[in-house]
Amino acid sequence: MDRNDIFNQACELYVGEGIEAVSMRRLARDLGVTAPALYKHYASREEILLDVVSEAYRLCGEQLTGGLLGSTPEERFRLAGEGYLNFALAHPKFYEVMYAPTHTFGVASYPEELTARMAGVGQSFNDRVRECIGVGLLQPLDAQDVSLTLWAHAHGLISIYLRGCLQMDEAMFRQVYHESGWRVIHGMAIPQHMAQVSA
Amino acid sequence: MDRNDIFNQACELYVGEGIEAVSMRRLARDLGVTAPALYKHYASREEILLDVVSEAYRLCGEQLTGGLLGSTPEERFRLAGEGYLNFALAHPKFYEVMYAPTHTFGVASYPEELTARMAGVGQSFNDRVRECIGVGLLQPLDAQDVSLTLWAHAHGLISIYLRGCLQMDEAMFRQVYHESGWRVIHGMAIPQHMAQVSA
DNA sequence: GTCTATACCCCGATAGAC
DNA sequence: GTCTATCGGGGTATAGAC
Repeated sequence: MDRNDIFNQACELYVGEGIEAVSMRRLARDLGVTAPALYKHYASREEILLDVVSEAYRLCGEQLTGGLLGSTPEERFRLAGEGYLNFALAHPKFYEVMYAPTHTFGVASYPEELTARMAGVGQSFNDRVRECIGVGLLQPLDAQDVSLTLWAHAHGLISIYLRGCLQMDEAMFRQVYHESGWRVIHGMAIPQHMAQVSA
Repeated sequence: MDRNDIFNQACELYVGEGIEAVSMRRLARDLGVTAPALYKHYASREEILLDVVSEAYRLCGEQLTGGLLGSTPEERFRLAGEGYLNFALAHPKFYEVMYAPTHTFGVASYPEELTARMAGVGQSFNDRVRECIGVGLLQPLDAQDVSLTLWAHAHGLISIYLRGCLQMDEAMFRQVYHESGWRVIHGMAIPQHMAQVSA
């Protein structure tokens, strides 16, 4: 039994039964050892939990990196949005933990390594948007602003769905995600009207 | 000491120290009684927690209802978006609990009363959108679709901010919320381009 | 309606033997 | 590197006296 066995069991336990199920005693039992043995590989429960969160960011980044295979800015843009959705639907518990408040893991703030991973995910969207602005597909706005707007919409819609607020199956939600994304990108106002809304 | 005293203390405790601090022993200690006394007013801890969640929806609905005071569809629309933001910033912990997964409270599904309150909040946005479509401020799309898109964006942006991902103070965030809302409503694509994105 | 006492669960973490 | 034993804490909930 080594550090990796503990890590794998912790991920499995978290995905299956939630974060509160990831306890030293429970982990040890499932691994066929006793709790004190775990402390030879991890200094504390907190250290294990942070490894699980880190894994969530790694998986998410992996999906987004796959989107780089697109051959045009537009296709890479589409693949990034699609990859984010795929990650959330394939790993809802990992998606959830990415946005969990720090106190969930008994720490006051995230270590630098996790903050960096989070920033990397944001940067990925950022680059896709910048490309699309560059080739004239999107308006010449600040790429970071546009990226934030798109991220907010995607994250909001996904978390509303995962929370169970929408009465639909996964296939239906995929369609809703695309249609709603279209509305965000192309606007819902009638041009020349509603000039001062939200201004 | 009556049921209302327990409820008030539970809300205070939740807002100040989080849901895990709301235990029967802790509540009793803060109220100057012993734990078993609480069971004369509440059957279980779970029943107390659900009352706290219910309060969150009530407060949110209260803010949105205040937006009805606007004199035009556009103003009521703006006030609804503003009220939602005000609620989230004034009561971040109550905002958080509205979207918490059910297992947080030790229940498998929300009771009907809470589902209804949630639906009421959604209906409020829905009505504001329908009005704006009616007077030609928004495109003649399905009001529920448009409402969901706006809700997703607002919720996503707020939860990203409350999660601490954005390095800015509250005043700055209010501006970002408005600007991002503008982009969602008016679109970010260059008309006639990006026809097939997200389609 | 509140108390004491209690049954019975959970947890993180450490000391020291092997 | 794993064990047993243990410290010291948390929790829900009930029984029965007052």
